[in-house]
Formats: sequence, C-alpha cells, structure tokens
Amino acid sequence: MRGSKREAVEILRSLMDPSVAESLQALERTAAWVNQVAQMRQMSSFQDIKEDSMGDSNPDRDAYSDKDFDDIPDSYEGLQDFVDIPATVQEFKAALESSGISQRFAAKFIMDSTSQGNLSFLLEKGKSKHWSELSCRGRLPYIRMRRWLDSPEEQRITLSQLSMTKEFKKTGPKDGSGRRGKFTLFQLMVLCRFFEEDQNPSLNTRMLLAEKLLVSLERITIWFQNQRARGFPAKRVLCLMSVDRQNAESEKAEFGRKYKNIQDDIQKRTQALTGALQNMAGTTAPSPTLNGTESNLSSSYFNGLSTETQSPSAGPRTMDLSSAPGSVRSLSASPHLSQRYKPYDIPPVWGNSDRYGNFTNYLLQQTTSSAGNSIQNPNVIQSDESNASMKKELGDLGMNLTPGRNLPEKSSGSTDPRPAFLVQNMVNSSSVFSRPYPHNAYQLGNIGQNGVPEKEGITMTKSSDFQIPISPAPKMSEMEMTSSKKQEKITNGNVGSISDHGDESNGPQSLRTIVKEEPKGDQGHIGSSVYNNHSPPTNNFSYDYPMGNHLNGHVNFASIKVENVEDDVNMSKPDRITASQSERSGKINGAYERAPSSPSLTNGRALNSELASMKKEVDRFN
DNA sequence: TCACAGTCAATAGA
DNA sequence: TCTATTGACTGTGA
Repeated sequence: MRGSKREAVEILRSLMDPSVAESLQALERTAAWVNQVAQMRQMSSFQDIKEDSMGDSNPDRDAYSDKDFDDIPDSYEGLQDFVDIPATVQEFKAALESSGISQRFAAKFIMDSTSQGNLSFLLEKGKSKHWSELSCRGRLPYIRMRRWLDSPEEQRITLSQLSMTKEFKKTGPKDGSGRRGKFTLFQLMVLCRFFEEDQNPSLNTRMLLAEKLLVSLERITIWFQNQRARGFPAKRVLCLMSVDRQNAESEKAEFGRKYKNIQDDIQKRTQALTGALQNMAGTTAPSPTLNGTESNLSSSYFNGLSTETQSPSAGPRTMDLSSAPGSVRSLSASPHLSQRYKPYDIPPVWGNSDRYGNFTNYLLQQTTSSAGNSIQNPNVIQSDESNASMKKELGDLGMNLTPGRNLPEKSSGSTDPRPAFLVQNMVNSSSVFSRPYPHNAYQLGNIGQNGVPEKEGITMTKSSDFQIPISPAPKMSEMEMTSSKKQEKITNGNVGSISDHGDESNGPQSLRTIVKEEPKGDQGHIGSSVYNNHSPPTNNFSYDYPMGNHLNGHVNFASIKVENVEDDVNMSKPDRITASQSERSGKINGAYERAPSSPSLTNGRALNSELASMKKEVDRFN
C-alpha cells in the first residue's frame, strides 16, 4: 500500500511544473516534521518513541535499517529518510550565513529558544553525528533545522523577525549569577593525568582529588562527566604543551581555528629559541668533540629501555603510545566507546611504549596490591616480588636508586591507594607539563633523595625538516644563565659550564653542552642539568623531544616550574623577558613573549596569575 | 545514587 | 559582537 501511494505521488509530481513540485515536496516534508515533533512532545518520555516509531537510538547500531523505516507510522509518510545530520548542519550553517542570521538569533527564533552556546555545540557535534547515534531528544534540534531548511515559509517568517527585532541586538549577561568557576592550570593538569589513567575514577579517587585540589567533589565529578561526554577536550592542555608534531597535526584537524593559536604559539617560540640559540652561538667559544657528548646520550638511562643511541643528525622521533597498555586509546573497548572517545595520542612523556607499559603495569600493581594501606613512593622500587622486572630493568640500566620515603597513608583508610599514588606521581613527574622548554631529557648522575636526578641532560637536535615544536615558552632564567659570562668561567662538565662540541659537517658550535644547576626545590634538593644543544647552521631546526623521559617522576615538578613562575611573576610587563635579557640580546626583544597556548591562557596577566596560584598549589603538594 | 545525554549560560578569543 | 568552549545544571533510567 505504501509503495503504491508513493508511486501515485511521484506520478503526480512528474506532471507538475518543477518549481511547484519542489514547493509541494518541501511543504510535505515540513508538515511531516511538524507532525513528528508534535507527536514526540506528546510522549511522556522521549525515550518511549524509539520503541514505537523512530528506530532505536542504540549508538552501537551503525546504520539506519529498513526495519526502522517500516516502523515509522503512516503519519510520517512524508519522511523519506532519517535526517542526514552532517548535511543538515552544513546547510543550516550556510543558510544562516547567507541570510546574515547570527547563532544567537537562530537559537532563539529558529531553534525554539535554545541558547547560542548550545546551537554552536549542536552545529559542531552534528558534523560527525549519525541519526542512529542520537536519542529522540537529541534528534529534535536537528529535526528543527531540517524543518526550517525545508520550509520557505518558515524562512520568510524568520527573516521578517530578524528585521523587526532590533532590540534583540542588545546583549549582556543575564543575571550575573557567576555560577561557574574555572579550574586552574595546575588543577587541569592533575585532572588530565587522572583522566588518562582512568576515565571513571572511583569515588575515593574523586574525593582525594577534591581534597588535594581544593575543589568540591561535585565539580570533580562533573568535570569527569564532561570529559567523557565530550571526548576529553581538556587534552588540549596536554597537546599544547607537548612538542609532538603528530599531535600538532591532529590538533589542527580537530580544533580547527584554534590551530591558528597554536601556530602563532609555535612561531613565536621557535623564533625565540632560534634567536636565543644564534645568540648563544655567537658569544661562546667553540670547543671539543661531538663524541664525548654522544656517549652521554647513548649511555643515557632516559633514552629508553633499548641501548639505542640518539644521533644528533637524526630527525625528530616520536613514540606512538596510543596503543601502549594503559593508554587512553587502549581503553576503547567497544565501538560505542571508540566513537565517543576520540583517539588520543598521549604526548611522548613516557619515553617509549615499553617504558610506558611497564610504568602503567607498575602503577596497576601498586593500585591493585592488597598488601596493606601503605602507599609507596613511586620513585622507589619496592622489595615486592611483583616489581622484580622493574627492578631488573632499572638495575640493567645502572639506575642507582636511593631509598625514598613512603607516601603518607590515606587517612580515611581507603582501600584504593591509587589516588594518592597518582597525585604524588603527578607532582613529581617530569611530564610535558613541567617542562618549560622543549628538550630531550635524560638522566645523568644519581637520583637524589627526593627522587630528583642530580643531573639531567637535554638535547635539541637539528633537522632538515622544519618541525613544529609545541612547547611551553623557553625558561627565562635559563636564557639568562646561558648567556651569562660567569657561566663560561666554570669548568666544563661542572654545574654552570657551557661547552661546544662541533662536528665537521655542522661546524664547531653544532653541539653545545650546558650544565645547569637546578633551583632549590622545596625539599632542599640541589641538582644540575646538562643541556646539549645542536646549534643549527640555519634557522630551521627542530627539537627532538623527548626520546626518553623520567620514568616515574624523577624530576621535581616544583623545582622547575616554580622557578619559571617566579620569573614570570617578577617581570615588569606580563609575558616579557626581563629587561636585562632584552639588553643582552638586543635583537630578540619581545621574542620571548609567551604566546597564547590555549584560550584560557592567552591573557598574559591571567597566565601569570594562574602560574602564581599554581606555585602555591604545587607547594601544597610537596 | 550514579552516569549519561542534552542543555544553559558564563566567558574567552577573534 | 560574533562564535566556541566549558563549568554547571536538568531530566532520565538503571
């Protein structure tokens, strides 16, 4: 019956004038949408509809089927198909643009008084949403869009409303209730790290986070809910602070216009570093050989589990940790989840995948261990048999671990030691967060009492390809130190020394080693770092970051970041290097401006304020 | 009580 | 002033 009716309609249409037929078709579709929406509203629950007429809303269902179509009652005869949401969204956007209709207006007058923000969200979400993925409630806004697009009459009404509603122009906050707070950068970092580990943290975990971050449990819970629902948008914080090109590319694809911010950021920071390195190259005497430093690299613990060496001429390398045990990607167990949680390449902060896997296993062992409530310092290898492989690994690498302290027991007698463990790890971790500049870090010397290596090496390698280093800005005090005359007086190899080791192809200054003293941490640690810079002959170079990194927090977060905070806070102008640095360099004035790294961090004053508060938060953790 | 889908609306950036 | 982001909220079902 249904088929013959359709045939008749088609025959009638074929006899009509094309424009009339088109209008009629549009009217029919509009009527169908109106009818459908009206019926949906009459339902006591939108969810009921899926059982009756709309097909199911099971996201696991990957396509619209004939069954779904057959289930649609005759009253929906005008419905030729489900709404093609991406196409509808595209058309709707184009229509708004061509008609000069703002999202705000459209939200109010077309979308049945929804909010502008929601419309924006719907338009973005709709780009990749299939009809079958949405509940009936979720379909409504797209039906409205489709209905409006199919209805010239509705469009005319809208345009007349647009011309009449001048007063609609006035904007402004509605009630100024100020209900929303804002997470600090540090809070976000911690939350992100936890999210990486567990997208559904237990109540204990959330309580601990709330306690440690001085945030209500509700806010923590909601944050995790939002991240789960939105595909971990906060990963931006991670990606923006990494220097992984692949992440940068994915950022570009994923965040659209935001990529421009990132590009600007990259450009500014690259210029800054280029200028700084050129400046260094021009003021320091050449010296020794490349081999000596390379041997440091090859023997480096932090180059990973293998004995691979890192040639300064090698191009940048990144580790794909996305499939590593414990990575977020690996958590996507079902098609449903993999659809909702976009793949996220963890910044290569853990060295290679083996190392990451080992570390994750180690974490899990700690978490699931039933042995008492004592939470062990992750920096210290325990006598537990389950950690034997880790011990062996560290032993093979000549890792000389000093005894560490146990983390405090959880006062509530929680059975889940993981939260405290992770918090401590986060704080101690030398992750991308704690790195104020791009580098390739590896350990030199022993691990100090508080888990901080006495020395660490950092390399920057040149590459023929221009790579995108997305990284935090260069550390101000670092730049001061490297250009300071007094540093040159210090014997090579000692803290504070600068030495150049050239090679034949790239010239005498193509490799530079700077041994730097770490600032005093809150726990009284004094360490040093060695920075090896393969100074490029041209402006085009990249940062090979990081082949290896600190296994589980061997560099004190506070000892690095806090210093940077103070540098920033002490600056007379926000986001600028100190005057003395400007004077010395002359030509790099302004080059060290901290470029915007994320929307919430673009404001210099806000950033400084954020960093200052972060210092306090970090202090509290230690 | 919790998680989730959807939404509101404050806010930041262009 | 626009849109995009995101903290917070509502309604719902298990």
